Amino acid sequence: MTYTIMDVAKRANVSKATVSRVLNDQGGYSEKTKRKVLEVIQELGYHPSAIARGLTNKRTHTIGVLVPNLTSSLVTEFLNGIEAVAHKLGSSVIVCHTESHGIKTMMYLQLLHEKRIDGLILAGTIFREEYYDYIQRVGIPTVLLSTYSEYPVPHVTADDHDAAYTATKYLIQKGHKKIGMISGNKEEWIAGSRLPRIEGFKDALSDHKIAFNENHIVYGGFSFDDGATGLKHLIRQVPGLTAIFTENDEIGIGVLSAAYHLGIKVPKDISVIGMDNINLCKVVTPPLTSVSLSHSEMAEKAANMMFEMIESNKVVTSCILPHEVVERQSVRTL
Amino acid sequence: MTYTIMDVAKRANVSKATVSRVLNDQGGYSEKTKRKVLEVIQELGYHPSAIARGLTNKRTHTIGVLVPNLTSSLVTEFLNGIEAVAHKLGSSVIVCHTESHGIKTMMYLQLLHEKRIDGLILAGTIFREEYYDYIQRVGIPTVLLSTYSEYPVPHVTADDHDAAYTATKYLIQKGHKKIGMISGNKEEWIAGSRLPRIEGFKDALSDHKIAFNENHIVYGGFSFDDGATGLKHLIRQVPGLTAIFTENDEIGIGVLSAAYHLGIKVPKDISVIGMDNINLCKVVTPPLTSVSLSHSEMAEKAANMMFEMIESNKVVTSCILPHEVVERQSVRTL
DNA sequence: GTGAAAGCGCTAACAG
DNA sequence: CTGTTAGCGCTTTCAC
Repeated sequence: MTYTIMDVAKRANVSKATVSRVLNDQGGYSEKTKRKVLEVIQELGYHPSAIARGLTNKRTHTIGVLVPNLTSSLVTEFLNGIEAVAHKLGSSVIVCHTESHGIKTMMYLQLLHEKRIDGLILAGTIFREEYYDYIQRVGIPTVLLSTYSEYPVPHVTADDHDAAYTATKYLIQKGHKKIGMISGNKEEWIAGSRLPRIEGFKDALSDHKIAFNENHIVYGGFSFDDGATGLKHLIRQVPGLTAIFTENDEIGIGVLSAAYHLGIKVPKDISVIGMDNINLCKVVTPPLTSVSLSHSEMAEKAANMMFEMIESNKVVTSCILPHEVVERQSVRTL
Repeated sequence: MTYTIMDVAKRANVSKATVSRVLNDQGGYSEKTKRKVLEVIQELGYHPSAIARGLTNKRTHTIGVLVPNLTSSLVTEFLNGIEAVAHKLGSSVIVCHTESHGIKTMMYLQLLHEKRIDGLILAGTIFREEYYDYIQRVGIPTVLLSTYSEYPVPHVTADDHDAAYTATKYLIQKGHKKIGMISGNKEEWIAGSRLPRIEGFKDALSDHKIAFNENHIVYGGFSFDDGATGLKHLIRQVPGLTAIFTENDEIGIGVLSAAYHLGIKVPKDISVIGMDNINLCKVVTPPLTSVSLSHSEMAEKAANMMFEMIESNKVVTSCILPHEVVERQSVRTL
């Protein structure tokens, strides 16, 4: 049996209104009635229905988070950060994993709107026009996290071009000249940030007068396995290769693993630097040097921005978070 | 602007009731009005409020999931499985991470109850009496996932004793005699399953006439770092150690990592077998042999059970899922 | 086939 | 200080 405000009211010999008042600390009642009401609430184990409240208040204290998957460490770190600030601010989060699937994403958007979420965070997805239209139309305060967009929606991202440039430059400064890159494919998530990373790589090369050849880059997916196959392609394609920059750490770790199986020593034979600095980096063998994009920070920032939008009801300004290379043991000085 | 059923009704020159009927495919209207209503809905981009619906229907199509953290692979795999079946069955999931914190857990339980979730899954937490009391009192259909409990709540788990026995026996059959175990501490999550795992380890040893000494087991936490420190303790405590069984894969991977730093070769110098068979196992170096507890399957099973409880309104029977050892390259035959 | 009206549990004026 | 009343957006009898 779950009680209603009416049950409490009757039992305390007051009106619903009074119960509501003490429930919300609004004042306008005597200490005595307050005590009585609280007592009855305790006694009954009464908890107000957030559903009913939501109906009147137009505020559900629930936010939605759309992620492409649930198993990548990156997403996991995002979720962690978001959930933390949401909880601190008294909201719950509904997670939806879209599998980077357009139709599924639209369905989730509708679903979340039907549930009347207060706000939305889109993480690591490509932001399509239809999403923008929908969000715009129903007016959900939204912020994009690590998601590139051509549409005017606030976002928090890293400067991908710059980060890739930094990673590549780091390799160069360590004396490497034959450097390859393993990138994700064109359609995948984090999409849009793909180009900048590649450009950053190329720019660092050219700024340091290192010749670039298209076959220094190999395209695949964003997973461990792609790192493995990427490595194989790369060593075949570029003779004398000494270092690899991978678009993310998952790929980098895949490279580490494949290298082990192929009898290639890291960093002795080949150096690798990843990107994202996920938790795993420090636990793989050898620990993976990576460019840190401080994801938890990004996620928290995004969440805070979203709540600000909810409160103030106006758009906030996007921000780009800094990065740094975290040196571990997968890069050797030549 | 977000429209209500009334807007649709007016615009279609029918009553709310009729709109509601076509919305729910209830029949009792002409083809013509149906068409008209649908047309207006389309036109307005109307989406019914799940909040209002929830209020009348006493069904929110939202479930809650309580997990101890958000970053362990195990939890991630659970979430993944749960979200998948929930979505297939038309429900959303609110995730809450309790940090194995009793107070926080109770707060979340209350919060979720206030949100009037249809059902609840508790994953990888120790199930305390106060949780049981609360759940019982407010009557949320609940199932425990990989959580030990003395209370009559349906659960899906692995047979921890058996799995630990299997892992240990595997090591023995590979010719190992000096076997250590790294276990989590007493109070942590997955708690309750800790004892069975230790007992399984001991039983396998004694069944194969291998002497057991208390210092063959070292206790710590459940993370990478604990594996590292565990290894150091173990090699000091038991001379001639050739193999280690770790209570979970995270610990096992920590051992791998620490071994690398200490110049200990796996599996040449020392063999290690983990438990859980998380995704990471196959990507670390060397790939970690592990006892598979098929978590996604467990999660899906748990979710299905929960929905069954919601539908049928009666408790379902618990189940214990099988396991198997997944051979990779971290164990050597002596 | 369709509409009117009551009610889900709560909050927010508006009166006293 | 406290109660009455009118919604919030939807579903569901019960009539017509």
